[in-house]
Amino acid sequence: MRPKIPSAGNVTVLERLRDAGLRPTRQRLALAKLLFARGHRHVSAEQLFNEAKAQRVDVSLATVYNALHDFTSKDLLREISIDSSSSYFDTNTGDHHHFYFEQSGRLEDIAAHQVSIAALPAPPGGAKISRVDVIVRLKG
Amino acid sequence: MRPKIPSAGNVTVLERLRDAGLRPTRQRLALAKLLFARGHRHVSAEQLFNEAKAQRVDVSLATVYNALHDFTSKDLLREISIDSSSSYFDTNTGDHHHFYFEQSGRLEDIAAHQVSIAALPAPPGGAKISRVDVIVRLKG
DNA sequence: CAAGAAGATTAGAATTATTCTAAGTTGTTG
DNA sequence: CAACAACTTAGAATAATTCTAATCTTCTTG
Repeated sequence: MRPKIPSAGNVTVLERLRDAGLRPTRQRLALAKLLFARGHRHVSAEQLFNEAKAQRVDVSLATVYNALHDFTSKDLLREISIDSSSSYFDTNTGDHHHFYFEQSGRLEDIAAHQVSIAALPAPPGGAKISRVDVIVRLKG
Repeated sequence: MRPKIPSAGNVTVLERLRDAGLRPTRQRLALAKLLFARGHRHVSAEQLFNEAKAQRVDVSLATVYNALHDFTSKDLLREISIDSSSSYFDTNTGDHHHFYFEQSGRLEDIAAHQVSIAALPAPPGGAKISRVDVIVRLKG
């Protein structure tokens, strides 16, 4: 039995947007719900756009792109481009890595603690590391 | 003093193409020379196309794309897509990784022996690893 | 709560990287 | 050197993404 708070899902998502400094508009709320409703996901703009349509949420493709980028700049999402044909947005913004199934183009998370990078050279020119991505490409 | 073999560079490149099972056409030879003449490089199709033009090598952009893909499929090049806007071709096909300068979009090789990945989870579903890419993203 | 400004949304055009098409050219092999 | 497959090409086509400029919303603030 869940507590009977009306539209609890909405409230959470609304707070996430506000906390990030993004106006919780109708379309952002709807998209954020699709993205964050449950578990971590890897979605393309086109995919999210189609999901929205399927649920009769009326958003333009441009808005989907805008929202994805806005969310990314506020660290609610992380952008991944492995395959140059299109990019994916990952709802998991924590430290982690990826399996990439070359055949299907699917991505799967690898928890950070499952990978250990024992040595890395110092960045040239004293540059600072913004992050280290490990992509394990799979044939199957 | 180098030995006076006429167009030694050509001969090498020609052999590389033949060994790979690619017909050494005029345009492939020219492009291969630009690519492999000295040291390792990371080039985009557009870049290579411009270099060719600059040297009055008459190739169409389609041929540049064809050649890059043909070379890649024969392991003379390796394709890298980090930034979804365009992909790069790396003349270093050996085991190695990359620094990626987020500001400039530039790539720099990291020798394989400089990175040590101590642990990796088993690929799901018994898939085989085709390769592991480590990308160290740099802020500077 | 009304009004205005800042911020968001939108349809559709524009842009960019890349691939395709179909016709002409060239390298290789017998 | 003929024949054929492989290659090249200009330009059209496609796909993902961004831009434009007009219109709507949301958030102050009085």
